[in-house]
Amino acid sequence: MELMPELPDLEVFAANLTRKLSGKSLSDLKISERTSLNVSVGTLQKALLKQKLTRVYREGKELRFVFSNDAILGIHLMLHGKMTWENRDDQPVKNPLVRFSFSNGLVLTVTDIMNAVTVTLNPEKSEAPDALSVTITPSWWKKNLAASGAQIKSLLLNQKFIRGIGNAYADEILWTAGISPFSSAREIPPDKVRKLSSAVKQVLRAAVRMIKKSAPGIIGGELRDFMSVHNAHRETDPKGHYIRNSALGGRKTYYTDQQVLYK
DNA sequence: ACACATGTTCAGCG
DNA sequence: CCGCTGAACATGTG
Repeated sequence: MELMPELPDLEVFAANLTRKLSGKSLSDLKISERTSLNVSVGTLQKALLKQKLTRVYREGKELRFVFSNDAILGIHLMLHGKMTWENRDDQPVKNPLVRFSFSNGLVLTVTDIMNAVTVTLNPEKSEAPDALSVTITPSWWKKNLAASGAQIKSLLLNQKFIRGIGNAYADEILWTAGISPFSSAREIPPDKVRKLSSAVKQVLRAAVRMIKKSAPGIIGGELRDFMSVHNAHRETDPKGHYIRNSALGGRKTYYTDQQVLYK
C-alpha cells in the first residue's frame, strides 16, 4: 500500500529536489485548472517563468520552492499528491496538476487523484511553529500543553498548534515519550512534558536519517518499516509489549499499555 | 471482495 | 461561544 509521506519523507524529498534542481531555471510551467491555487495561472507564470530555482525546503507538511527573485512556491501534497520525474522516453504522466520543466531537461510533475493538492504563491507565515523549529523548547510545551484540554495525539496532529506531525509519527513520538495518545494534554506531568519535547525532535530526525540512508534520491512514496508501533504488521513493540490499536480523530492509533494515561 | 491507508475541513456536540 | 471530536472526501493496494 502506498502510504502518504510525512515530515521526514518530505524533508528528504526537499533535499533531493534541491540537489537536482538548484541553479536551474524554470523554462516551462503548466498548471491544470483543477489545481487549487491562490493566484491566477497567469500571475503564477509571470512570477516564476525563467527564474532560477535557489532551493527547496520543507515547512510543516508543505514543500517550498524558492526562486532567485525571492518568489516562493508552496506545494502541499495533502492525502494523495505525488511527485514524479517525467522521463523523456516514458509515457507522459497522466493528468498532472503541475508540470515544471527545468533548464537541465528535468521535468517534475505533481498528480493527485483527489485534486486536493494546494499550490500557493508566496505563502503567508503561519503562527504555529514547525515541529523541528528551534523555537520549540520544553518551556514552549509546558505553556502550551497547559492551555489545552485536548487528547495529546489530537493536539500533535493539529497544524494550528504545531506543524508537520502526521498520524504515523504522532504514534511513534508518543510511544517514545511513554505517554498514552488519549492523555489529556494539560494533565501530562513536567517530567513527561520534557520527554515529549525531546521525543518529537529525536523521532523525526532519526527518521530523516534512516530514509536518507535507505532510499537516497526519493521524491515520492514513503518508508515505514523502521516504525516501533505504527505498523499494522507488528504485534509487539521492540521491547516485546503488545501493540493495541483503536481510532482517534478518525485515524488509526497504535500504542502499548506501557504508555501512561494522564487524565 | 473489501478494509485500510492518509490530511484537512467543518458540522455538530458539550 | 468556544474548544474539541470525528465523519467525509477518493481510490490503489494487499
